Amino acid sequence: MERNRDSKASRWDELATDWCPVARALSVIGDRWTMLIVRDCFLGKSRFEEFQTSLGVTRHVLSDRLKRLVDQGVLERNAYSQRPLRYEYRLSEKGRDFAPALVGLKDWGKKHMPVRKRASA
Amino acid sequence: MERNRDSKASRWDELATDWCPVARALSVIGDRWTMLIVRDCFLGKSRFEEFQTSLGVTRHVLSDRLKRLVDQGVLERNAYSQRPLRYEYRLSEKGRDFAPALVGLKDWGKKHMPVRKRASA
DNA sequence: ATGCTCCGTTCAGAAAAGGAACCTACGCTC
DNA sequence: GAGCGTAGGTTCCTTTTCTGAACGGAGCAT
Repeated sequence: MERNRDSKASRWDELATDWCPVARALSVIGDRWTMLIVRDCFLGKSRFEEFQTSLGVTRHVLSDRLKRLVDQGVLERNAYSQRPLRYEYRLSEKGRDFAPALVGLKDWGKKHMPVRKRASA
Repeated sequence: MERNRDSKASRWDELATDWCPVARALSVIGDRWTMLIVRDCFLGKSRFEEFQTSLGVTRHVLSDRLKRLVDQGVLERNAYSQRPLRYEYRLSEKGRDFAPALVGLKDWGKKHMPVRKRASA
């Protein structure tokens, strides 16, 4: 399979050249799952099955997002086993630099999204 | 019209009760357009047409996202005109508190997503 | 009364996500 | 050496969401 992710230029790719750095950031990680994958990486997860179990995302989407993240240089894919040839996904420099943004989200979530089921009526 | 946005419990709503504050934050603003709407609010935009023009999002989705943001208390909807009865959307306290996260994204985008068309081969 | 603006809603078609099964390659056991 | 388990995907089909464009309605301006 060659990469089909730059042939289909969706709305995301338009964001990549937006004047606004927030929009450009979102063009890479502004997806429903992508930011959670990155979060999992910060929590030490690195393997396909780990992400899949942790997030409950479909394997199809996970596969796509991981490819995209590697493509964008946020994650690095390294073989951790040669014989069965298995890969792990680790944060790159670029990925690790995402920490402050993630902390910002975490703080906001902590403060404004307490864990409750939405005040019933 | 009653609100149909809490009758359809999608994956987003599952995130709302996640143990992780990042996930909970994303359940509100982790959408393709929502964060950009909030950004526009920080930039002083407040009206439907302004968002629509600025983002190029479909009116349908914009309408939905604004409702959701108001519903979640991130934006406040106030009538700025009684006679034609028009509303504007302004950041609430909760919304303004989102600034640090947005700055985090902005910094990351600025540093890691320079404006270029992806180094041609 | 006709057109203009603002703020939406509705509808059909396209794109993306979900769910489950399947595949490959290895290693382990019997 | 057949069958089982595991890791990392891919394929297929259904359901959900998004897009694009048109329509509506309520006021104003002419």
